Amino acid sequence: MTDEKNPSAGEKNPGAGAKAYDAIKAMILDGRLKPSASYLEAELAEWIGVSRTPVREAGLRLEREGLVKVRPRRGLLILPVSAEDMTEIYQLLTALEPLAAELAAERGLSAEQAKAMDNATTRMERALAEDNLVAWAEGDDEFHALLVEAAGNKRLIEATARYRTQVHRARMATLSLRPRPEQSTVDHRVLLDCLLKGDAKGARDVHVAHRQAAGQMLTELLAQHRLDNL
Amino acid sequence: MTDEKNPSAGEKNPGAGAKAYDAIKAMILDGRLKPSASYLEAELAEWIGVSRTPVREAGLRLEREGLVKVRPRRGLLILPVSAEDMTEIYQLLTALEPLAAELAAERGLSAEQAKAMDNATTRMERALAEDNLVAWAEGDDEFHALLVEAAGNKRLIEATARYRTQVHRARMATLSLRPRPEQSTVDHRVLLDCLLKGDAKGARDVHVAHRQAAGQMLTELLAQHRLDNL
DNA sequence: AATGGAAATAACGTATGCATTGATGTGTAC
DNA sequence: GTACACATCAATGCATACGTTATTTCCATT
Repeated sequence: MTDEKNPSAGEKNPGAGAKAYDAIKAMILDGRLKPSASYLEAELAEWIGVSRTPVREAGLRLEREGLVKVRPRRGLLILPVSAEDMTEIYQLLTALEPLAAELAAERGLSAEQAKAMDNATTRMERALAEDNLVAWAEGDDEFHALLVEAAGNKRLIEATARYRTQVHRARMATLSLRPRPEQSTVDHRVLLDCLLKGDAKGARDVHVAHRQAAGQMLTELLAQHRLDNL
Repeated sequence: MTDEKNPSAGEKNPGAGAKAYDAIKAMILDGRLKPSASYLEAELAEWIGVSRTPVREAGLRLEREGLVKVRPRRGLLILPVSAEDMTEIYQLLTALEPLAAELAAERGLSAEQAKAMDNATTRMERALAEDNLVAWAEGDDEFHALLVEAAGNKRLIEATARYRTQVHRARMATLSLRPRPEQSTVDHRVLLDCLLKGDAKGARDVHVAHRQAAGQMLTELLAQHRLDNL
């Protein structure tokens, strides 16, 4: 027999719950579900092709992740990211990611990790030279993900991933408004050097400055452009 | 008319979902559900008096909170806290709570907050004098909760609450094994003074030392007593 | 015309039913 | 006696059905 043992659908291996979660999250992050708008469980279920049960599951999960609010009879409210959210999140990232840098430096990078981070940094440098801001942001995201992975603290990975997800839309919206991220790109290279040298204190200090600058720049940008709800 | 508008039950106001979550969480934290043991959704549902749906919801939530693991056909596995978990969590708390102390000092305490924190500190001092370790731990917990609330960062509140929940069982188990928490109690009083004076840097430094000492003491204690799974 | 109330509607929260799938136990063959 | 395969069983994951409740609309009354 072929490998299709189920007559219903073709590609639902990870389960309907994960499918609903991934679909809704993706729709929020790329803007197909608009901030401050509401969507009923039933309509989301129809769009995704599952029943209300996994949609409800996904809604509760996304609520605890800070992306939506489930309101009793009005569906899922897509939460916009406010200036206050940005402040909160950058305060946390400024505490958490320098810890990751410190731990990663103490622990040392594996050959694969070093290669991957160097790769991501190079992609950022190249993307910046080509003025490809989207590619730059992707490299930046990957670098930070690799950094916290290298720290080897699973809870730290989970927490930072959550907060980076929450600011994703604001970062994308401000990409073309912000000045070219020259210093930010250099910071990554410097940080990587510290990690390779095992300079924990240096890594921490560099990254504190990096995150503080990024947070301040973003919040100022949002205030300047009156972008209070993304 | 009286305030009972619903003829069905007497105390299910917060909903069955919350009831299941609270019940299971409480049973885990006080040990009625044993670490490394598994419990089927159906039996939990029966004990609690709800259907499987809210139990399943609670299970998923507790899984993302790090208290259980849902295993496909074997029910909810109650996760023990390992030495590695303690290390991870204290690394995070050592980064997060000093941030809270710093922010709270900058922001200043309201009269109620100051009173509540002083109250909690006094209770700890009194409990220590009376050798009532359980009361001491309760005061300690409340102090730390008040501290992060005073920082005014909602995500910080949520994150630290989660991690404190995860170490709860280990803290309780080691209460009677650890030396009398003299220094720890003094630390709280000193920290509170810094907060009242608005000394952000002092508050941060005191609390870093406080958390580092606590984390080191606990992990050493667990290693000493071979308590790898609580 | 405006306001208040009651009925209808619609959405969620919970319960239940069903099918899929891993675990378990038994029987047979080597 | 052991090992492998097949059949039975049980528990989950998902779908669906039901009851509760907020919201909305419509009508009557002022």
